[in-house]
Amino acid sequence: MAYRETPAVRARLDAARTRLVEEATAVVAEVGWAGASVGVVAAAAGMSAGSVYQHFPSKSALAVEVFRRAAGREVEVLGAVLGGSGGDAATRLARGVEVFARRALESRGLAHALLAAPADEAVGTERLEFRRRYRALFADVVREGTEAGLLPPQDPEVTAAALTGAVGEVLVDPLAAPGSPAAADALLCELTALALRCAGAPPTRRTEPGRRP
Amino acid sequence: MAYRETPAVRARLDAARTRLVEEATAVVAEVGWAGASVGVVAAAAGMSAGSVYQHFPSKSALAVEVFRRAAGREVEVLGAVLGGSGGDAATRLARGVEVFARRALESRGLAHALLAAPADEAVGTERLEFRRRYRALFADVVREGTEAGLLPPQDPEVTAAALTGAVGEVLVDPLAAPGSPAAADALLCELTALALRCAGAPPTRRTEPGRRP
DNA sequence: CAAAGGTCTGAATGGTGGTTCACTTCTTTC
DNA sequence: GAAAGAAGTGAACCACCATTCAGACCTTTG
Repeated sequence: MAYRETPAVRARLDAARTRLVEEATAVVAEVGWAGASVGVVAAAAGMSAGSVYQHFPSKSALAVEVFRRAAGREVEVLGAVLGGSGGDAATRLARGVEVFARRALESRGLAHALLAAPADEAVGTERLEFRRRYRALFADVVREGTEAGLLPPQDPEVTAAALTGAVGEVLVDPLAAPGSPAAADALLCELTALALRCAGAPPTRRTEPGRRP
Repeated sequence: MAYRETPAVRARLDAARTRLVEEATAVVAEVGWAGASVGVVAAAAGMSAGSVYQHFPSKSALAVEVFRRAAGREVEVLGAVLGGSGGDAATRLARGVEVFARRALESRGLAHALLAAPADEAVGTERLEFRRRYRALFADVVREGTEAGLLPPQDPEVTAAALTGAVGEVLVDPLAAPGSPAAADALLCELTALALRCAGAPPTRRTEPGRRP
């Protein structure tokens, strides 16, 4: 025996793998799944096409990891807002939609990749799961609201699906690209108001979503 | 000179072209855009792969025509319901959503192809336009409602986008496949109620969507 | 430093599927 | 029926990637 993996080597490999995933994410956000060939992604990460296969068994596996990382972060953030203790169900719902939308607006490319861009089958499956989780988060809050009598009776799953669909639709359409920060704020405002109406929350005046105290 | 196209020939050619488009639509509804290769589609239409190119300059062009035909029909139907004279804006809105959703439920494959299935770039562009038209139809009704004071102030475009997104999201997810006709009716009911809440219509009791007098 | 066992490369391989084209098979006209 | 043109065919062509692999290059150990 004359060679064993040393911590330094392990670290270098891990770093390379991480870099690969990160650069692949950037490429996907930029040009979509279709344009992210193994060659392009490898070049972006500063390695050869062949080397990709030392980190992942296939392009699909890499794509799935890229998706999971990015989507997982989003679910986590949304979960924290919706599940937190910042006000009643309706308030958290509004804040959740705002966060969802704001993050998507801030990186439209990634949002598009996660929500809508054509992708291969493996990523498509992953996407369904992702939407399901998003929906479950929204549905929980809606359910809480109806049980507390704050929201009218409704199927929480349908409402939750509508919320993700609505935000996705508004954001993904290139027409909806707000030119100015003010326009973005207005859009967020409309979206939160819409979300509250969707869930049937009574139309009271609420804090402006974009305001910072 | 010794040959000129005769009406009979023209008719045969047109019929072949129509058949090609129709069969291609069926194939796409069945297996999605990805699975609809030129060979498969040609076989379904009873012609050879080469013959497809006598009717269309490229596969993309055929795909676009398939999309336009199917989507155009949907837009037309929805437009008739929303723009018709059957009640106030809110009622027509609810009926429009119901029609949209019912038709999608009745041919899920096609709905999926039109709304969500991965497609090549040309079809993707067409899809954006299609959604835009859908949105414009809904937006008009919402605008009418707000101007009549029936609906609260809101950005009609955002509400309209939400409606298409919501219906799409609910319908396209395989989980939402209703097993029984009763479940489908319940889903439609939830959807119309949701749509009315989305637009901010006052929560009065309305006619059951599925009822026939 | 030499041996052993990695990592890394990039050209070759292979599968897929749109597109073309030389050829066959009609249709029409004279 | 023969010539003039289409229409129709399907095998061959080609572009495009994902994937592999033989060899080059590194790192570690004794």
